[in-house]
Amino acid sequence: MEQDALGSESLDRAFMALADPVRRAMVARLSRGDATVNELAEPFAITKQAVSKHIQVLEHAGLVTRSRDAQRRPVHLDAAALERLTAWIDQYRLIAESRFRQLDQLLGAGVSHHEQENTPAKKKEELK
Amino acid sequence: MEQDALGSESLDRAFMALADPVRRAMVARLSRGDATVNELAEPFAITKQAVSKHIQVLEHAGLVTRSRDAQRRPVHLDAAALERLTAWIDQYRLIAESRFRQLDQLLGAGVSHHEQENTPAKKKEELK
DNA sequence: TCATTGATCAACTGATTGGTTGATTAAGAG
DNA sequence: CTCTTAATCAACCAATCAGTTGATCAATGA
Repeated sequence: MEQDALGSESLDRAFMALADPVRRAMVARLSRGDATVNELAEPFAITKQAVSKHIQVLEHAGLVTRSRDAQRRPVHLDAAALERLTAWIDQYRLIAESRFRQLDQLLGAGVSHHEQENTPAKKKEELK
Repeated sequence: MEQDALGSESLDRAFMALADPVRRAMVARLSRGDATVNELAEPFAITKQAVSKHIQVLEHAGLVTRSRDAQRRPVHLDAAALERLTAWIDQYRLIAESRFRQLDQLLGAGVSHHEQENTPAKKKEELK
């Protein structure tokens, strides 16, 4: 049932990585081209060690990769990893939206209600 | 600075809310219909207080809403909030992908004049 | 060789989080 | 009224995290 082809921990790290404005700004910067730690550190008032940690978080989350070019370690954004995240979210968003449309048809047009509906049947599953 | 029309803190909370397997399972469950705290707690081996906190996290992140039905407080998934997240990710994913395609063409032409690219010798990476 | 630059490692601190137990509110049902 | 159910509040604890300073590594250039 779980089509988590990319493991729960991987999603943990990916979403956690994006749950920080500094790292999101880095993603935004990297979308325009590879950059080094120092270049990524410039806009922020934090030490380079902190920036290095942020990049390690992004790397461990699979969102960026790194290569070596002399002393420099350019950081590269992995667009495919971003796509995997949107795929996970859309999976459930589309289910919810289609369910909402079904309900809207059942209630008939013109009935403006607040969005609450009950599940037709309670499925009590036990998995621990 | 931030061109986030949604506010940085809102994105912080939304991504952070999804960076937890319990809360993601709740989102998956809620995509199939509204549910109460107790219903959401069933699959997990944690107390209902902990589940209540998880739901508060989702609610504070704007991913779910709640209403009142007698004693029950059904939780409702907000599909529009999920869409805002995918929109944020796609914004940068598409930039990165278009840049990747541009670079791919320039490699065929020979000379790169891209101002932001630091690694002219970059070549295609393997797709996963 | 030595100095410089880019980047990381190690240890520490303060703040935050996830979970618990126990008490409490709110709304019915008897 | 009391009793039960649903859910939250409050206090607390262990674990984790963001950021710092200081030392170290790796590659290059003098």
